Amino acid sequence: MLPKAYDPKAVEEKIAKLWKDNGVFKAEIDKNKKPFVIVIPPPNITGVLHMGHGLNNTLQDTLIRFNRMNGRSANWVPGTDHGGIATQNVIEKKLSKEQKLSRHDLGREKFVETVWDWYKECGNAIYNQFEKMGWALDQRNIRFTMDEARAKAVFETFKRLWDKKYIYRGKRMINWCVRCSTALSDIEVEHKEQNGKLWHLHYKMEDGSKGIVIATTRPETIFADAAIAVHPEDERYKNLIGKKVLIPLINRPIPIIADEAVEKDFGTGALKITPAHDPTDYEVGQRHNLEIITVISDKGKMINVPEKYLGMDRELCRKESVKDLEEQGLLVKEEKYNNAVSTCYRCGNAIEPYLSEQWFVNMKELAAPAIKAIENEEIRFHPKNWKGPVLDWLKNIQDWCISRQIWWGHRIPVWYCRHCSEKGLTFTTDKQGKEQLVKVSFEDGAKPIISQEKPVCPICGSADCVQDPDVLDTWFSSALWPLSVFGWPEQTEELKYFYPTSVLVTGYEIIYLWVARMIMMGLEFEGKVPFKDVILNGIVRDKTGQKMSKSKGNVVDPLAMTEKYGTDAVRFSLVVQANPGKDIPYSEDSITGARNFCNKIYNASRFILMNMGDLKETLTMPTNLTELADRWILARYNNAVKEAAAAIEKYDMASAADTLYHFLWGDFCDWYIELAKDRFNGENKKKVMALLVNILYGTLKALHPIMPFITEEIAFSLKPYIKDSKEFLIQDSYPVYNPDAQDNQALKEMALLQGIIGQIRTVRSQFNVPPSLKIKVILNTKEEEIINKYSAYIKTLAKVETLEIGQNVAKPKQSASAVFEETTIYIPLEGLIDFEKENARLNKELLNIQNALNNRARMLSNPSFLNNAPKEQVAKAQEELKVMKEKELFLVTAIKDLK
RNA sequence: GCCCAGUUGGCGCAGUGGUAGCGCGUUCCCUUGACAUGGGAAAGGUCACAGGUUCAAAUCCUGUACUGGGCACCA
Repeated sequence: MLPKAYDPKAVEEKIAKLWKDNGVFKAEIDKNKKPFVIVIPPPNITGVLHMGHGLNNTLQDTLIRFNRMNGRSANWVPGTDHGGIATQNVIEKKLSKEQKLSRHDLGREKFVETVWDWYKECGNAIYNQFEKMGWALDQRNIRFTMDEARAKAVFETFKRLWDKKYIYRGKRMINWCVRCSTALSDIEVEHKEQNGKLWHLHYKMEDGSKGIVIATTRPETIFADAAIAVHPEDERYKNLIGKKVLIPLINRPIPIIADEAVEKDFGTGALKITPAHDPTDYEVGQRHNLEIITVISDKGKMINVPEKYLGMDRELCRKESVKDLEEQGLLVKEEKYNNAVSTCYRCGNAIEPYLSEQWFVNMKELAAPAIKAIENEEIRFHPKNWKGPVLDWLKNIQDWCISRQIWWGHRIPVWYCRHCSEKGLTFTTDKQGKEQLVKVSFEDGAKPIISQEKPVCPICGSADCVQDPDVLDTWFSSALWPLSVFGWPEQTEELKYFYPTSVLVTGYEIIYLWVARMIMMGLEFEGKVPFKDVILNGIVRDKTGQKMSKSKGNVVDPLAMTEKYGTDAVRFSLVVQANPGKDIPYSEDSITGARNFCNKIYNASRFILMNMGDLKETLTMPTNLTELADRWILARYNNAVKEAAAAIEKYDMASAADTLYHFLWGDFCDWYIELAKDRFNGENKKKVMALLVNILYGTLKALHPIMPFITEEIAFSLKPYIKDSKEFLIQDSYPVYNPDAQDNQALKEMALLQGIIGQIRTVRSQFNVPPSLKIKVILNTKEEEIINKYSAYIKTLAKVETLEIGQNVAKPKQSASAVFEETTIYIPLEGLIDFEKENARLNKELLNIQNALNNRARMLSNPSFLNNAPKEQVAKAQEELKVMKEKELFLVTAIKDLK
């Protein structure tokens, strides 16, 4: 005897192993089959997977399994991403915590080695999680964005873009994270609203007389001021243009200049220009040929400032300088001001605009074909409202800063001959005593040699070449993912068969960082879009809609949850809530319902198997059904699988999950199994069992893409009874809608019986009639024949002893009344009936029906409705009115008879 | 500032023109031959607000408010 509750643990482990040992997830190149391909959004190797991965990958798995079952060669390509800055930060923290070491203590080489060791550990943990989650990824074919084949793709891309002159190096104002000490691209910067302040500062005239008051949010940068700017048309300041004022605290004279960029209405209408520390000011500076003075270092410390502030952190210097300005009477006003501060998307610290030499990709021409492909709907977004923003972004695309001053990543494949580039190279010695190239300046004559391996200098023939110290933005290799996973640039068989992929499932937060760039690269290098559909799933949030984060302590851990409730429960709870494009508020509570559903599936199956008795043969789905319940459940089953399949085709996995949930729990368990119980021992046993077993098996197949473990496990037990089953469900076929099973008459008749049963149950519940007490029920109905034929259904499900059926049967004394459509119901309840309650219930029913009835009557007395509404609507209203009137009459009479 | 999405019973969400649904929660009854991780029943919503279109609006249009997101920022 099987245990009463489903225990996922043992089952999942066993089945995951079976899938793995049998290599069932491997996709074959099969020219007779249409491929269906998804490349996994490779998780960063920053730690174990979170619920967001759980959702994202489960949706992909559902699509993969579904398409495999529909005969496609479905290939889901697994892998991980080296994760650049994010991973480097994790390792730096780990080093500091465990060994009190910085990466500089280790030196570059050793540090990179440490990260590779980490990859082995963390990567394996992730790959184990793939397996635990039941994701149909071929574990024998894993890719990593830093492995050899991917490195080759990265080099090839860099080379081709360089040859096309899309890649260049230049001195630009870039976003600099002082914490991560690296440049960032524009989209790696997050703008956060902050309660800041706006300080009004007085800049005196050169002669010490009253000068000009400016407004700034960054008083610590006054030391780098190169000018004061006003609008050329501003009457207040016109006469000051060209004169000089003194920078407070240091009394360095700077000119007052006029520039169109100044808003007259903001602050005081006068603005300090700090070319080294603000992108707009930099532009103004360029226009007016202003001096660039840097006062904040790449570490965020003050430099080139008076002794007092030297080496001070920028934040502290802000406070100190405000204090000093106030003391000197130069702080005119301090007002509250909310502004958006640029922050690093990896560490959250404030970004410093920083002038430096970096590598860039000119994106304009790469974007053009992508724009076309999206406009032509060669690529479709789901939900489609992301199409606009992506197009906007592509149309206004900026050059992509691809160099990062970190150690972990694809090193820029550019080398310099030490002799030929001597002046442009700066070396230091690290703590290990190793010489390191730390800075390259093209301005000072560094000459690039593009090479994957250490080259020989093409100019002087020297072998003494050093590689550029920077690494590429992690998104550079990610952008190539749909190509590189298939071995591009080699024209492999895989690439030919599996590229372009079918769909991409990802979160909307990386739509520019990743999705847009893959589109551009795919079109540039293979001339084809990398995928046709982009499905954007939401973010898994906590119960209250907050983003999950470790620091908030509101993280729901998938490993703990699968351990506690089973993987299928976690998967189902995610999928059923995954309304396209919407965030999911998620908590442990939402898993229990799914766990209960697993248990329901298990118990229904257990019950059916328990009652198979002597039957040991395959039971084919019976045809020519006569029994109403059989015809009904088959029709319901067919509709459910049709709906589920249609939903998945539309990428609406949530709705598919919901449909199957209600079919299995509601129709199959609550109604069909309950009715079938009476026939377990009769002459039709074989037919009933055949239906039960086949419909259950079909439903399991339909659910398999969402809940693979429990369905597989139960399918194993059902297979002896199933004709032509496959070894694993993923190899079997998704249930196909059978139009012959559509049976509207059965649906209608069953609805009548269900309605009558519902009314009787309501009455029983109302008067607390115990289940053990079998009652007598009298039905007044025009549907005498059908009710007579299936009176057993009513007797069983409403616990009725005797059922009188007829037309114009009189109401017995001391009985409750109810009505369903055109059938009226009397239930004699001598001694149990409470006239007050019955009166209240009937009156409430009456009120409801009268409201509906008045509504119909109003419609039907409205000539516009009669003239304009479709005929079938009018007929429907008339029919409804008729039925409602009968019901009203019945209720009125029943209430009158009570008294 | 511009753009997009959302606003439906206590909570979380479905529902794109024809008398409002689901899950959780709540209340009552029930351990009846799978399942109390269960069964049965009930209560609970003028679908954010104001206009408009229509015979008919949660659903279409316009505007407002609030929430979330994207983009761009005026120091």
